[in-house]
Amino acid sequence: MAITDQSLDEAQARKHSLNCHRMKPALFSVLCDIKDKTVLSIRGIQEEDPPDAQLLRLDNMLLAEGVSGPEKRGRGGGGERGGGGGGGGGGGGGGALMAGAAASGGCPNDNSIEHSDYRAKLSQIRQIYHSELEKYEQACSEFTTHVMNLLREQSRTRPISPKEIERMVSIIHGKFSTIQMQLKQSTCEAVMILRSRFLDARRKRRNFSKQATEVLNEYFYSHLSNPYPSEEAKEELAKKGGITVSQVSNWFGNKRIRYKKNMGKFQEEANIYAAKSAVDAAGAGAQGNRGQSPATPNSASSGSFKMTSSGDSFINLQSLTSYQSSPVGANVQSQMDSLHHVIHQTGRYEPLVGNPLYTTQRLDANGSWQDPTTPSSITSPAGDPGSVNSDASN
DNA sequence: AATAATGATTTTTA
DNA sequence: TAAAAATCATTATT
Repeated sequence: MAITDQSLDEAQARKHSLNCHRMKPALFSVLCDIKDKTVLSIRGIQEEDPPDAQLLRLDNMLLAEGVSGPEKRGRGGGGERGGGGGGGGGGGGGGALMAGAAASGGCPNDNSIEHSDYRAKLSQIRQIYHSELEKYEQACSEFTTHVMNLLREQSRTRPISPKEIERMVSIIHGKFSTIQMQLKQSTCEAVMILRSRFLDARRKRRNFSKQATEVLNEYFYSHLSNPYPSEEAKEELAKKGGITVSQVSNWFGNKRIRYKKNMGKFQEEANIYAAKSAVDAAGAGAQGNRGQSPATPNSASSGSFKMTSSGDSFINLQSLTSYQSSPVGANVQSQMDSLHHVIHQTGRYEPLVGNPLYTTQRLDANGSWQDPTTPSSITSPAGDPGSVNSDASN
């Protein structure tokens, strides 16, 4: 359409002449009446929007995730902000370096270092979200006032009821709110991705504290015959070690399988922790202790793992011998030596199913950790390490 | 840089 | 369904 200035002027002139017509008020009121009726009939056809369920969910999630809720320099909370100038985004990224706590008697900690990174990203998202939101709102109100002005202007030449204006406004708001919903949705997605990226423990794995491994190992080796802590026991361990119950479960799962897979590797550890334990209710059999060590390697050892073949036990011993060089205490070293010796004495390795020497386990024909009742006290040369504290992890 | 440890997850199994 | 076994992904160590 080619609208020239001239035609515009012409229209303006006509308008003016209409306005000045003496019949105008009367005609106008008639028009208004007609309009009212038609509007009434139009009404009710389209009522409120159904797609609110999802928006609610999105809102809830954003709130729960702390994106829309208050945090540090919180901006206005939920609800409409009045007009007003768009503000700048708040604060620069404060990569607050949480001092990494560690060690000393450490128990709980965690949740700080991992989170600092996470939070930085999250606040970045929040910032974008808010600035976009604000932009939309501003545009919305601008547009609304613009339209209202137009309508007001037109209301001089044609009847426009306040209802109609209201409706117009609500339509505009509706349009903008769908845009906002899209924004919210993509924000949600971003947050989800962020979560899976950073909070996924698998990615940001922290080794357990010394305390935790201590507690866990203690239990494991003092219940070697049946290293399956009950739910209660797990809770106890979790509490003591400052970790969760499922972490305890994971740990035991890993430990069992790895211990079984290569017992030799865990030998020294076994000795260390066996020396500390006490609780194994079982026998508490009074063996002749030669004074010295704080405790003898506890009798608990028996049970058996499911080895695929008896040959495996041989492998265990082999690996055992190769572990002499490990940096433990001299005591252990000497034990290793004696073991080594014995092995040589034995000449060729017999299937040691019945004679595991220093291994704490006996191998069952097909056994799993069977029941704790197996006596097996064939173990341990007397010498006990006082206590060595080389610890894996951390 | 290479490799061992290790916590967690996924798949298989009984 | 819990545990075993396999596997993944990160951290520690050499």
